[in-house]
Amino acid sequence: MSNRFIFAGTPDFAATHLQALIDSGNTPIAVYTQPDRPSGRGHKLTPSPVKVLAQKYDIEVFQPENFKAEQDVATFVNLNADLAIVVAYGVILPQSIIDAPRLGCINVHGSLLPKYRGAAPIQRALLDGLNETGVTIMKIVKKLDAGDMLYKATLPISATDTSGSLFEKLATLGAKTLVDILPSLLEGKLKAIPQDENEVTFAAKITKEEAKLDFSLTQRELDLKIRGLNPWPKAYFEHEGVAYKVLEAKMGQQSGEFGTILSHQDGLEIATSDKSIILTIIQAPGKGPVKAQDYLRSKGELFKIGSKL
RNA sequence: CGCGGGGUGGAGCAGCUCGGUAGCUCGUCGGGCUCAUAACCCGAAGGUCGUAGGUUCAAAUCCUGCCCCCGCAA
Repeated sequence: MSNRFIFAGTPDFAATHLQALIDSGNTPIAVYTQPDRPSGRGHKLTPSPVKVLAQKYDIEVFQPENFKAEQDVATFVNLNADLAIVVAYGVILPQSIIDAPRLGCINVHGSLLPKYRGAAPIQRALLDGLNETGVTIMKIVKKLDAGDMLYKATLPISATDTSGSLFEKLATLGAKTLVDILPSLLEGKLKAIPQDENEVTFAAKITKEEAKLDFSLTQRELDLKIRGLNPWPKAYFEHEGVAYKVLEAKMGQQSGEFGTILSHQDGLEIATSDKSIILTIIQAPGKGPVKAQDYLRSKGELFKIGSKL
């Protein structure tokens, strides 16, 4: 059995998969990742986590902007791979690329397809309050996330999970699953199950606009936002023109007119449309995350009990 | 050269504009009071003010280099 495969991916989620493949003795013949982008403070040109990892193992890296140029398609085809494993690559693959490897291209997607096709499946599952999510390994077809499914693995979502923790868990699960099924995949032994089009839902990408906390929501809805939008973009509320991010919160038992500051006891306790929510870790602009209790110790005057946010 | 905030006893902050021997709310330790409380009272320990230089009689406070952290924007 031949196992010449290409790996394509960009962020940490993808890098976790690449690392697992390498650790299991399956090193790709080449890695594709997005071009280095100006990023972070100072807009320094930054390589993707996948590129950094690939270079560490001396794997050849290709970074075309897309596959519109014939030359870039030809380069890919000439690698003469048996398979391409694509994880959070972020580049649309034309049919010519999909058909290039002998066994085609497969993808690891962060949801239980056909639910949550699209850009932000992991965060959306959490934001929607699901108890369970997972990863699906599927064949890539031209239509986004619509390919036949080869394997699924599920994972419970806990009451303390954030998008960050879920990403890590799913990356680990996806990577392990991928390594487990790789042999049968290369032998072409896995049966492909079509997605039920009637069950399809889409996971829209996360925007900064939805990160603003509206205390007229319920305690539960606010909690889901705080966890689901962490670590990016992070839920926040505004007070006297300053945006405070909320990194962690817990449920309170009090009630009152929504938006009212109820206490400083265990953090910043705010009334919602039902029970209160206690913001326990917050972050002011330019500052690091702090326990709300500690912050209120010196800045409590800004958040008088009884006033409204 | 994208814009900006910040590094002060264990924590969170003030002081820096108008240089002159470090302050607040807590925590910690010891003692006291109370049926009791995130209670209160008394006392104590703990800081080369990120770092290296410079200016000055004198620098946390002014100037310069460097390190580190963070917000916005992408």
